[in-house]
Amino acid sequence: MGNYYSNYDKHYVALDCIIFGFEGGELKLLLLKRKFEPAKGEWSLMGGFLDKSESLDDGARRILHQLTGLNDIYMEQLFTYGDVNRDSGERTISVTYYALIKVDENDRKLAEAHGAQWVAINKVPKLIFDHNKMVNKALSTLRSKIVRKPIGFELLPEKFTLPQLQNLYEAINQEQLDKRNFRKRILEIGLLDKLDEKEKESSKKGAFYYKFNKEKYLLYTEKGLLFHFKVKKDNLIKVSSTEDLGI
Amino acid sequence: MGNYYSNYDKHYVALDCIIFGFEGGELKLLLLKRKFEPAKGEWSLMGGFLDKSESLDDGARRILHQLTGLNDIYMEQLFTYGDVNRDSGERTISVTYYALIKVDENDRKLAEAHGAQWVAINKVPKLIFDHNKMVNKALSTLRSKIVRKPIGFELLPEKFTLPQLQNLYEAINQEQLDKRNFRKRILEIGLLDKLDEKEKESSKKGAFYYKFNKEKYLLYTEKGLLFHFKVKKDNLIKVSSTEDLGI
DNA sequence: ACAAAAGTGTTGTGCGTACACCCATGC
DNA sequence: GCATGGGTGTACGCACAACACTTTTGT
Repeated sequence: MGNYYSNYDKHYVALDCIIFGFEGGELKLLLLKRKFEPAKGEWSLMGGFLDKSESLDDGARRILHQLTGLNDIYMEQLFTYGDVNRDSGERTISVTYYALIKVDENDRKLAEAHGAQWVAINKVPKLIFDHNKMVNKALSTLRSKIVRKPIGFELLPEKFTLPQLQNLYEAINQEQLDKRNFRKRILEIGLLDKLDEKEKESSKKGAFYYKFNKEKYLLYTEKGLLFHFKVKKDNLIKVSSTEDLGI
Repeated sequence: MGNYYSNYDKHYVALDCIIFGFEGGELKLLLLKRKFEPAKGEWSLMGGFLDKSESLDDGARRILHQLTGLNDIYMEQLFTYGDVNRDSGERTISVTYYALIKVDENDRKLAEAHGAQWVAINKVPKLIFDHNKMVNKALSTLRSKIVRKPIGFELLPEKFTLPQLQNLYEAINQEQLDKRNFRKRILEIGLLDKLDEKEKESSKKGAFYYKFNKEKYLLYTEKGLLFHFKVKKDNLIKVSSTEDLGI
């Protein structure tokens, strides 16, 4: 590596993470109060600056790890924001990632130790800079992605029940689903393994646990086979002008 | 704006454009030979460095204008590439955009004056750095987007015939379509206005010209109405492992 | 025994797909 | 008059959506 580009401007590059979790039947975001100037004390996404020696993906993983202590998180790059004045401190390019995590007591405590909180998606407060815009984009991307890739499982524990899974889909898409149709379609995909065990907290009868069969899924995708889950047909074809689906 | 972030690293930020055109029944890319070191003389996407005083979108537009002389181009951010060693010169983050342009003789000459060439999508040579990866992603994004948004028209002249439009869809998706089904579905969307004029170059009977009614489309999207065009059902649901659709 | 959530099948319909022939014109 | 590409309609099948009752068990 030489010294070729010294005529050009250099920029701060930030990484901001939109962290989704599912808890108490609600889709939530992990938010925190910013700890440094400018805008210290205001609500913000988890973020940080890209180091010289790390890739974008590595940087995003590092930042997520700082806050949650977790590794091996499902995470994808979302979009890059670069308006000149988007950051009131200095001109900064922000590369955003969204992450899906399984909310867990341990992580919860670690997050709280950092001053982070899980906030229900429809109670997200005013965030700094363009972070609300980022959240909206992440949400619409999540909605359009969840019907095409089996990523819902990233938000649930290893073992989950079908009513839980249905709640998740309902929370993400903000709509009620028919129980019979949901079960039929999600099971006929053939990627859920039924366990013998039942979850007995939320009902007397108890609901059977299921596991997502990741190996089978990877096998399928390698062969170019399909995953497809529709919530409602309309969701596939509606294009709203206010929000770009990013697809 | 103050001086808040001086502890952090700064980075070169490049903008690389994947420029699609449609000509002679083929989907093409505008490529050029790199004019500076490193990798001078090798095939490359059109790119440049982000200036201090411009947004990402503005930078991408500036770069595209340099090469084509065009303004008001359909253009969307694609993805941001940031591996540490992706650029053999110096560490550079690349924010990519794809653009759809109406190939035209004038522009063609301007592009050629810059040493740029239109290359058929399936004859794209080895490009520098990770540019081939960018092209692949742009192509799969284009494919998945064209069935959801009426962007095909950005690649055609104002006036076009239905056979031309069908050719375009076929070129993008690399498959044959049924003429009757294509016409039925594309017309029932209700966004094409038939003109009285005929195109007589490519057939003796001549094919009627149509125009895309952009005003009507914007009206529809404002109301949250729908656009949806399926090429083949399978294209909506196939998930290939090798390429991420980015949706 | 009753409340509360889990679990289970069928039917109608609308959409997507497959398919073949006539039309207009230039040569 | 014939070759070339443009233009048109229908029938079938499948996948999605709508819908109501039984089961289990803790209290």
